[in-house]
This record gives sequence, structure tokens and C-alpha cells, in this order.
Amino acid sequence: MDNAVRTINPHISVDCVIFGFSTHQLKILLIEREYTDEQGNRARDHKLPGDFITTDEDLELAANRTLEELTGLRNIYLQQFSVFGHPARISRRIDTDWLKETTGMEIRRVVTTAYYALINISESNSDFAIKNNASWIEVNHIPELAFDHRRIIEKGLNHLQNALRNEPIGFELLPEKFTIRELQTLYEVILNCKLDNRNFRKKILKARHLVQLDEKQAGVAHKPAHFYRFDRTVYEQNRTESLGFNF
Amino acid sequence: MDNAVRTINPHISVDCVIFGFSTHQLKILLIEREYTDEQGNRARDHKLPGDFITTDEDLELAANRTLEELTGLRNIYLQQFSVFGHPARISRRIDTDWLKETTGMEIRRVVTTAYYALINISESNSDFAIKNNASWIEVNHIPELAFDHRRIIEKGLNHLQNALRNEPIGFELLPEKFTIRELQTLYEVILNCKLDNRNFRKKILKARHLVQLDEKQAGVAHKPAHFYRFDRTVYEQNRTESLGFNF
DNA sequence: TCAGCTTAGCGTATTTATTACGTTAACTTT
DNA sequence: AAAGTTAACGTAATAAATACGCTAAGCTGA
Repeated sequence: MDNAVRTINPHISVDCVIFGFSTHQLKILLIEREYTDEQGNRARDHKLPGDFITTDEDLELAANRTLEELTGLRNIYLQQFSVFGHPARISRRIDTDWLKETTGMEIRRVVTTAYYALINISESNSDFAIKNNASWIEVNHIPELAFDHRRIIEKGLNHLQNALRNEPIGFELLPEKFTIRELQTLYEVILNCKLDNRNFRKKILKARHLVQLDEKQAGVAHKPAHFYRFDRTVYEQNRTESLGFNF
Repeated sequence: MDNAVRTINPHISVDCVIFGFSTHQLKILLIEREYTDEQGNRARDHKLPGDFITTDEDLELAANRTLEELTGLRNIYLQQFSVFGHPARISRRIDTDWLKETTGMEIRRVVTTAYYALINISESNSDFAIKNNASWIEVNHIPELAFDHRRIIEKGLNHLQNALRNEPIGFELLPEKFTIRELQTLYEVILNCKLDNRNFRKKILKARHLVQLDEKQAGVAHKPAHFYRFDRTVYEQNRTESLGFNF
């Protein structure tokens, strides 16, 4: 701990919006924080996973470190999407007090680089989350948050939606094997719209980067669907430099 | 100067990739820097306009300040696009020496937030640029640069290309009044492709946010083109939330 | 066992967007 | 007045997006 205090850079941090998908919902991994409120009582709210960087640590490394500590996962899809550095983002009493309490320093100005990560919840090790008071919270039911973390989540969700529209990243949130219907539901939930299943299937199969597996669903009360997996090689090959423009 | 040293935050900076368009070329405003090379001789290279932020200054404000100092312009199109914070981005001797020389401090680690700006060169006040040793340099002929500024420019150009494909921002680089042909050339130069003039016209006019003016070109050795201007109101109204996806 | 329910998965017709390219119009230059 | 040049409109062919019908294959409950 002393060691950590000595080597952190208290001006710069990273925060991670970690997205997961389960039971037909988009979720974010949030950490429950204990702080002292205006009346001096202990209270709780939530915060994004994140940390100050240490001296000589790359931002992306700090983000990956945070991610691994919380999920046990490495080599996760991770994208920087914005920087939050407004002087007033750390101004509430409960936030400055909390920083003092947890770091031992008087910290008033932190520029944080925000990343969003896509993980397959079922592959993550929930022990890591539990140990850190972290839990998956449905994106439409985000509770009271520390600092400007609500704003960071909003912007992160925006970037996720854009990314999902422009490149195939949906499978990052699904198990290795998934059905087309699962993928469609994921699109519908994230983009917040209804899609026609026949046209969705047509469009996604036309892209050729989904490979049908022999395996099928079992035990479902209807015609079982084939499982598919994403084939990165095919995707990279067929990726066409779109030269046109749309607005 | 003393004052400035006292109030800057030497851990955090902003850098601006300022794009301009003239004589059918995409250009970037670069500052000539004088430094001391390995042999102790004075030498010159170029750097992006940028600065450390001052205590309590928002990042965007710092970027706007940099922009105004160099161009005399306010309310410029300005977009944050990436953060560069690798520990090794400040490692070359000439860069650390130059920081010492210009700030009086031993600076080894700076996290910089990169912005790109779009300006209409003809509206900018060149006196400001001259005073700061800044000049417009063609994007395909970028000389030796300080720090990791080449990388920043590459990434900024990338973001510009993407933005140009997905929203109408081309006119930010043109005078208030412009011809469709000028706009097309701008697209061709930035996206680095050839476009069919008849289809370009069709597509861009379909969007309805270009308003034809009564005025025409004069003195050209061919049929004079109408001038157009961008109508933001129409654009905002017709902007349709594209719910589909493309990859 | 079989009728009924549900989702998978294929197909077709219609509309809309993209691409390719022909032609006339309007101005300057020689 | 003819030649050169780019503007500006149009049309036909191709490709993509949308809307929706229909059969297939499993499970469930009477």
C-alpha cells in the first residue's frame, strides 16, 4: 500500500465501462463504494472500475490491469473512447473526501481516460468481482454514481452503439458459440430497436464471417437453432475499404 | 512567464491537428521548433500546436486557447479524438532537452489529449501564425516531427476521414460560399479517391442541407457554377437516426 | 399419439440506393 | 465564331434494404 502510494500518478487515471450481456440485457460492471456523507454517516454508491496510473505505466496497461483484477480475463476487447478532464468533475464533498480516505492525498484534479470493454460474462470469474464489491447492473437501471461516471457511461454506450453499427463486435459479448437469434437480440438491446429476423439473418450471413457449426440447440420447445462462431480470418479478408460516404 | 510556470499542470497537455484546405490540398498547421541536437548544435524541426493545460483549465478550453493564439479564430469545429500517454512518447534526448529549455522543468511523462480542428484558412489571420512560427504544410509532405506527433497526425487524419464519411463537415474547411465542385474536390482529397461528379452532386443535393445561392462564379473559363452554403437547420431536422448497421 | 405452439430458416416481391455514363448549357479564350 | 472547359440535368442497369409469406423441426399437454 505504501508502495502503491509512492508510485501512483495522482493526476491521471483510467476508467472502464465494462459491458456484458446476459438474460437479454446489456449490463455494466460497477463497484460499490463506501463513503462518508455530508452528515458524517457511512453511505454507499457506485463507481466505475478504474484506477490511477502508476509512474511509467501506459494508459492501456492500466485499463487492462483494472479489467483483469475485476474479471480475471486477459486480452479483452478494449477501446479508448474519450477523456474527461473538466476541473469540476471532482468537486463534490463526498468525492474529495473519498479520494482523501482511499489515497491519503488531497486530490482535486484528475484527467481520466475512459475505455469501454466487451466481455462474455459467462467466461469471467465472478470471484474477482465479488472480492472487489463489483456487480453487473442493467444499463437502464444505473444507480447513483460517483464523480462524473454517469456521463462517462452515457458516452461509452454511445460509442458502443456506433461501433456495433460499423463493425462486427457483437460476438465479443457472447459465448464462443451462439445462435443468430441471440446475436439479433443483442443488436436489438444495444441499438434499442426491433429488427426483422429474416432480414437480419440475410444481412449477417451475407457478410460470411459467421461460420455454422454442426452443433444445435437442445431442449428448446421449438425448432433448435444452429450454433455459429465468428471467423476473424474471413472478416479481415472480406473487409472492404468503404470509400463512399453517408450522412 | 514566471506566472505561467507557476500555474501550468506539467502532467497534462493538449495537442491540435489543425486541418485546412487550399489549392486543392489538405494541410496541417505546424509550428517550427528550435532545439539543441545531440552534437549541441541548434536545429529545427516541427511540432503540433499544443500546450500544457493550466491548473483548473478544462482540456477543451486549452485546445481552444491554442487554436485562437494561432489563427485568431474562435468557435472552431474542434473534436477530441484520442489520448496519447505512453511513457516512452517523451524519451528522445532532443525532446526532453527542449522541454527543459522551454518550461524550466524536468518533464518526462505527459499525457496529451489530441484534438482535430477544421478551419477555413482564408478566414484565419496569418499574422497569428507567423508570430508563432506556424505554417500550413501539405498533409502528404509532413517533415520530421517532435515527440509522437507524426502518430498523432496519422490518427487524426483517420478520424477526419471517418467523420467526413458519416456527417457533413466538409464545409467547415471551405469559405461560407462554395461550389459543389469545390466540395467534391475536398472529399476526393481527404478520402483519397475519385468520385463521379454527377453522382456526387445527386447524392449531396438529395440530403437537402446545401442551399443554392443566387450568386455564381465569375471570370472562370467555363460555365460558371452556383455557389451554395450549408444550412445547419435543415441538416438537424432531416438527420435520421440510422438504426441499421453496416459492416 | 397428435394437435397446437413456437422459433428456425428459406424465399419472393417491392422499394430505395448506388453506379455508370450520355448530353446539353454557359462561360472564356483565340 | 469556333474551340475548350466545366456545370448541371437525365436515364438505364445493378445492388442493397425492406416487407412479409411460408414450411421445418422441435417440445408440450390433452
